[in-house]
Amino acid sequence: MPRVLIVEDDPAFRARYAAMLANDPSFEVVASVGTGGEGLAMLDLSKPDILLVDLGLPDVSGIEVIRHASRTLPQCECMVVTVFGDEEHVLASIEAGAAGYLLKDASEESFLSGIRELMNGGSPISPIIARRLLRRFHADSPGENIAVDKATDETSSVALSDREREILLLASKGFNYPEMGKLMGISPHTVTSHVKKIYRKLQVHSRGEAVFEANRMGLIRTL
Amino acid sequence: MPRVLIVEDDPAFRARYAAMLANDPSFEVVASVGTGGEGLAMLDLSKPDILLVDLGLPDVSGIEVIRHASRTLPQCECMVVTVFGDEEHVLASIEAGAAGYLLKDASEESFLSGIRELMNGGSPISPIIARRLLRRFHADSPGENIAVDKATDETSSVALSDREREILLLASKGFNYPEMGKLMGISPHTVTSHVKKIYRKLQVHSRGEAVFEANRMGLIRTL
DNA sequence: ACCCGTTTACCACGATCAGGGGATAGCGTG
DNA sequence: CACGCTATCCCCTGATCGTGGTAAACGGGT
Repeated sequence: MPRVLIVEDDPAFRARYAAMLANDPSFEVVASVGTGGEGLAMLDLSKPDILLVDLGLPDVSGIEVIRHASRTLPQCECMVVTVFGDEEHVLASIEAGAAGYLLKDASEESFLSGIRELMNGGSPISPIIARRLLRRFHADSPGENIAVDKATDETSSVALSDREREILLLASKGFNYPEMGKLMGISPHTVTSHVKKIYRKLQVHSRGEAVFEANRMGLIRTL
Repeated sequence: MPRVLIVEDDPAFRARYAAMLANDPSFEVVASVGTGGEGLAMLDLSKPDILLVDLGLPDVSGIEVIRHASRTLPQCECMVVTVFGDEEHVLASIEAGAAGYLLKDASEESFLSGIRELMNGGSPISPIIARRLLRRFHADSPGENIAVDKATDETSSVALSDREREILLLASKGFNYPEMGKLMGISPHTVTSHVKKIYRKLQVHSRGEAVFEANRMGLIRTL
């Protein structure tokens, strides 16, 4: 019977995980703690088969807990359950030895089936996370042909229309929808339409992120 | 609305995929062919949004079909559905531009939800495949440091405190208050306090504007 | 002539933000 | 020691955003 250690600082989530696993007779929760320090201690004490760990712990980072687990308990499978889907967290977790990576919005079924997959030698990964990993793969492997590489890069990453760039610039100056609409002589609703498409193209979900990415990609001139 | 092209040589599987998708009103199967050659032709003709492709085709390899799709149709998402789970096939598919990789033993639900994930910018990957990818990651990067290193920038014209810069950087990556708080080990309320002070110092009133100004002033490094 | 991307426009919902309070604590400097 | 500054925490409210729909008109390119 797989013995599970839960490390999660949010009491609500911790209780939820514990309840889910306790409900399933095929798992045994050996401990359920709220800090990284406790997690490290319990790893040594209880030597679990599965580590469920949150990344945003108050003291020691979840990454450290994973690292300790994968070093001292080779048979232990580590699953990250977190709200952070950014590349840094994902890569750091993988490097530390995480075998699974689920976002906290995952359904209860996918959560439980994920743990089973983990025991069966699989790596359950939330699709949105997997996408980042694949992107990283592309970045790492130089690619076979250099000529086409640039062409595809231009068409896929930098494909903002004139209107979209215009709006992005206004957004970067703090205007809200009604203001932008007035400045451009169009309806505020139209502005939101453009913004939605910008977000999709840049693969972001907020203004700050969009401005940041646009800057990084040279789409905005910081006069 | 998403238009799907199916390339699969096994008539039984081809029919099954087509039936599943036809059953779901949110997809449209534009074509369903049994050879790589036909697949390449249909890519050009129908310009699908989703390509479902098997790897073991009789003539042209599925990899080639993926490569053609990702080069000529940047908006098209390619999903591999195959029995091959070996590293060679997986890596070749990813390199060619595949965004999803499901094994043929996947359930009907995971199949359909996979396609939806694909449309939402995710990458559905069978856990056992994901495990191979993660192993590959470890092989590629033996020891890499991707920590959020502290900025020791003295070139700032505006006197933002360390904590404030830290928060500004997180804001530029699209994190919200609870996430930032968790990342920094402080309460979300505290984050808002900092943000308020940042806005005052930069004389701005929104995230987009703050990120823009911070960029202009060199307070954020776009690594 | 037809298709497709762009631009335009609108609705509605829940999530999130901006900004206004106020409060406690540590830290240096004068 | 008092002062200023930073950091921390909490409350509130209305405004704004993010995101899912739907749908029209325009223009360039096939």
